[in-house]
Amino acid sequence: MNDPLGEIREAIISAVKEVSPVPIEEVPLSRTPPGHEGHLGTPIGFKLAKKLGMSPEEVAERIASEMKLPSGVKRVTVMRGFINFEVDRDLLFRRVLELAIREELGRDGFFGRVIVEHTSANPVHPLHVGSGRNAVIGDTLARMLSYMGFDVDRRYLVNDSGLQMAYLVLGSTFSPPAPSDVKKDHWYGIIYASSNMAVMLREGKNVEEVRVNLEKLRSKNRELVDSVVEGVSKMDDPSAKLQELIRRYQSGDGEISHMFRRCAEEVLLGFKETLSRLGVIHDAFDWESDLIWSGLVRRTVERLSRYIGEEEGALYLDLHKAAEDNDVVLKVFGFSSLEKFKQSVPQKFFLTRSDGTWLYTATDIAYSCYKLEELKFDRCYNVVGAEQKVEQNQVRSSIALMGIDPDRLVHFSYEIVELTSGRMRGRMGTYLTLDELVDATKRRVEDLLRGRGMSDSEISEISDKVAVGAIRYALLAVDPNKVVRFDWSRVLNLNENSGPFIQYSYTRATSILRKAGSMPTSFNPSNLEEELEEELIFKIAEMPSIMRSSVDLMRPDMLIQHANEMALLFNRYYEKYPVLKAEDGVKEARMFLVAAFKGALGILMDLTGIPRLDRM
RNA sequence: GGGCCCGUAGCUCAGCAUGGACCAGAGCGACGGCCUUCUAAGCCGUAGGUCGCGGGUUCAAGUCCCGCCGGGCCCGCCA
Repeated sequence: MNDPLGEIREAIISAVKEVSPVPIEEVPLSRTPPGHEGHLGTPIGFKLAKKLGMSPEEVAERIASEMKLPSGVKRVTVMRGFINFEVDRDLLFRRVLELAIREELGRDGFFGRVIVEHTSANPVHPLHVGSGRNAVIGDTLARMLSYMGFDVDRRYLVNDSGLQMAYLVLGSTFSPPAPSDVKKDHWYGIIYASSNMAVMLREGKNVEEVRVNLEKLRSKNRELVDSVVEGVSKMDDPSAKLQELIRRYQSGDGEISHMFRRCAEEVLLGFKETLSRLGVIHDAFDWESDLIWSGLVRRTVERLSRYIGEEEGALYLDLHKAAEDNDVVLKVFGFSSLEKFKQSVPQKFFLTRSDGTWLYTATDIAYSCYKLEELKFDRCYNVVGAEQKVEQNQVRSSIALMGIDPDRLVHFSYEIVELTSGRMRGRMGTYLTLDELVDATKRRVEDLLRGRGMSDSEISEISDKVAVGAIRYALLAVDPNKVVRFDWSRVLNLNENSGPFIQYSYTRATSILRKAGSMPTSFNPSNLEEELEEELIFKIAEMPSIMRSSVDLMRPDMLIQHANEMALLFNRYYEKYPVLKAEDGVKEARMFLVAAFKGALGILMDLTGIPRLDRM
């Protein structure tokens, strides 16, 4: 890996091997605080002191004396339990800057083939801000893996064979034809919510809430809402009709298939348009119905027949029974005792309904086999909401029972985005769409840009990029394990700690280099004497290890955090030290630093999908 | 009832993976400064914290362990 600090880590690891019987895998390596010797330090002595029965100082001394001096390091000193490294500025700085300028920092060779399955929203209503979080997290993960040397396929599972789609198809039979100028995902979203709420009303569920939300929905398109609600409420038994639709679709009924596919395809077209606005693309769309029609789902489930039971015609998988036979199930769920497992995990999950139609978990198991066995990918990341953790583990258990290593299927879990008005619900039509978010953000940026002497087309182009940067930043900046409470003022914040702040910093670097005309051919790192310069270089040098952690811990927000810190440092540097007006020698060195910063930040922007731009 | 996640300035969040250089950091908001000098979407400064509470482990705990409290999610023939 192109990691300028990698050699130091390696040196510590191999020195530890000489001293300690237990090897270590990871080394904490951080900047020494002001007033201490050296540039980088590791508290390794403290870590091993107890294990080795020595004092921290003694451990550190012994490791330090065993260590082969890594290139790029001038001196190794021991301070209590810390081992500190004084780097060879000339060598290390040059290495860091060159890697950054070439934009190779953290890049690596071929590791294997992986799938990132993300977004995969049911094609029944427009993508909302929550789906947006999924999309940008998945897309960022894919970008990171690809940069780090994996062959990545971005796939979308189209859930077109379930109850949600049936609601949409049912509703659409009562809908007037869609005007050609409306975006179909938005159109169908109204139908879907109307259809759902009409059924809820008939069944007397959540009546008050439904009335309120139905009224709100009417403000979008009264005629459409009313015709769907009226049509559904006049039916004898809408639930039976929904069941019938699913049954006929899954069995491949021609007329019904046409209806399902047409709705789903039109909605997906809208999805693709929305996603492409945010720079999100997929390599493949896999249809749940194709998995069913091809017989793959049936064949896959047959492989689990030992653990399958039946209840009123519905098939289920007995996980407790499976766990008794094979403790891989326990491992998947993270339990060590069978007893505790049985207490905490539901005994069974259903694969089919009583009428024989497949449920999502069954198709998902088949899809997992398809990805790992037929397409032969080494690993598959499923970017799926945290609330589906149990389902994901059911799937992982199932493939494990078929002899597939469950660790090849990774649940990349993320939490929901909540509006101030509460949780978004597609079936109630209470969501903020991604399109609305992009539009509003773009308008906000355009307002800011007017009166700066730019052409309309320039304003439009820049505001597109800034809006995307702002949105992707806002959705990525929070630990995926945390619920995001959506806040307009935060997304529309174009100041520090935002996408535009990163972009602004990038344009400043670009601007310096543009004004300079051409890059000097060489520079002398010893002309980079300022504390801020050193800080910035180390911040850049840390990028490869941040990238690794970000992938390993499934924390794309770490990239955002790092980009923000880099921009913060660069802006301070920019204000304090002139580049083009610096004296000879210093000027060239600073230009290299600026170019390196631009390259390094550019890498992080590419990875997080915050668009690069030269002017703003 | 069981399982998982979250709890750090008024607000939004980092820091917890790998305990150590942290007398706890950003941003927003508030207040006060800085545009004849590479883009002020910026920079500098001030104010603001019993790291939910209580135990424990440790030379050392925001970080690890246990218990509790508060919030969220899951425990569907939904996805």
